[in-house]
Amino acid sequence: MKHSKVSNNVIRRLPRYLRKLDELSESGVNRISSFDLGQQLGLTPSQIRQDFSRFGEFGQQGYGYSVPALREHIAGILGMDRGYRAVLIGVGHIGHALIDNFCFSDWGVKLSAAFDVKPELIGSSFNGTAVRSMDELESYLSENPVDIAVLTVPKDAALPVTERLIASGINAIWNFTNVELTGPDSDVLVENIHFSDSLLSLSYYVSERRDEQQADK
Amino acid sequence: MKHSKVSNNVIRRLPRYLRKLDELSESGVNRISSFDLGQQLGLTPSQIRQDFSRFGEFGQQGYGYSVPALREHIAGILGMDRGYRAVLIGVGHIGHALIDNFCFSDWGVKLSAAFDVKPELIGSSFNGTAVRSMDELESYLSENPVDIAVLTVPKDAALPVTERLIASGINAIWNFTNVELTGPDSDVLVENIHFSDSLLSLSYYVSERRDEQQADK
DNA sequence: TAGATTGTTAATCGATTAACAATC
DNA sequence: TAGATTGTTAATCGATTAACAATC
Repeated sequence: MKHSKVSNNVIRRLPRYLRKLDELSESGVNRISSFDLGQQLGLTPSQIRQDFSRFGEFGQQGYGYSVPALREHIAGILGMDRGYRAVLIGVGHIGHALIDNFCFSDWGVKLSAAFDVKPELIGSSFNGTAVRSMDELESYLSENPVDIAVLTVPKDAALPVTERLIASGINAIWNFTNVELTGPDSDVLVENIHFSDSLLSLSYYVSERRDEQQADK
Repeated sequence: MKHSKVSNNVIRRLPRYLRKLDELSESGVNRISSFDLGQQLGLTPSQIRQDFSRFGEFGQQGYGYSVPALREHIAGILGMDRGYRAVLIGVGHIGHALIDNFCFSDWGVKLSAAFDVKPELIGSSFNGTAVRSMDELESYLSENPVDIAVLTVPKDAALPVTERLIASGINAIWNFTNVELTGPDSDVLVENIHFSDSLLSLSYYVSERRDEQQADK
């Protein structure tokens, strides 16, 4: 399968398609046209057909797309069937919330261990995931296959921990610290969850709307 | 101030500029050129100048931009000085983590109340924010100015609670439930934090890289 | 078969980049 | 002043939309 680099915009839409298809499945819909799917997601039918055709021919003329089949295609494109393994670093509030509430396995990822520095946490287990000492990080990573590191440490620890992860051969980080990890020398993949960026965007749009309403008067 | 709709791409970059400028301030840098800023953010100088000039003339030829002045301009554009007020609905793991750890005030937002259904939580207070009963939601919203609702309820509660919020006149929701709120009739502003979408994008890029490495052999 | 809907090519639109005169 | 760097216009590039022949 050789396709010249798919654009980031397309990649960001794929998980939305997946969620919508799961939702459709649950409601017992098992066939959908690009027109209807577009309606439900606020996208044009053209765009949807372009997006899918980037990866293959998943539809059928005159019929549309099979919901379950399309779902599996997209799951495969996203790597959900590759059995990726993750570890989580930093069992604070957000780390704890992820371990307890975020269903990694729903998205094809196995959370195999968590790490923290706090002695009172080490040895305990949450939702089936054991917390180990940060001292064991390197040895654990050398002995177990880990594809993704979930970074939920405090701001100050973000860069030093990242160094250690990279040194241990990790090449994908799911970053919840509000620190810019992107840019450094290494070619590690970084995916950021920046709460503040998200809130500020919302704040902008609220302001824009207020200004419009003000202007209308 | 009349500017024909600024594109979403630009808006999404503004919070990144803000963070970088704060970081520069802390390191004692108080002047920067579009060239250097571009280097640090992985953007072209052109793009940076285009982005800023969308909102005014913040720089000075031959000199560059004053870090603190530019920071204040961007903060203003994002509405950080408007004193927006927020309430949080659903004090589960993620809601609790936000109350305790996310510094709303750093981004110009005041978290004025939290709501939950659990009797054992009602009346308690976290990090200065009191938890009220969901029964009080409507009366609270009618008596207090609230601009943003932070939605951290379980999946099942997402839609019914959203209905109630909209009925009470809320027109901005910061959505942490993995439910698609966008699209319905109402013109409420929705900003999503979709953990799963983010993880799946990362999973895609990991897969892409593996495939490339495979192909190289 | 006739109607519907795909996959894909061509046209449009918008965003990014390059270039440069203005000017601090 | 001379050098540096902006703000902005023009050129390029890429992404979205439209159109339509292919076909189920």
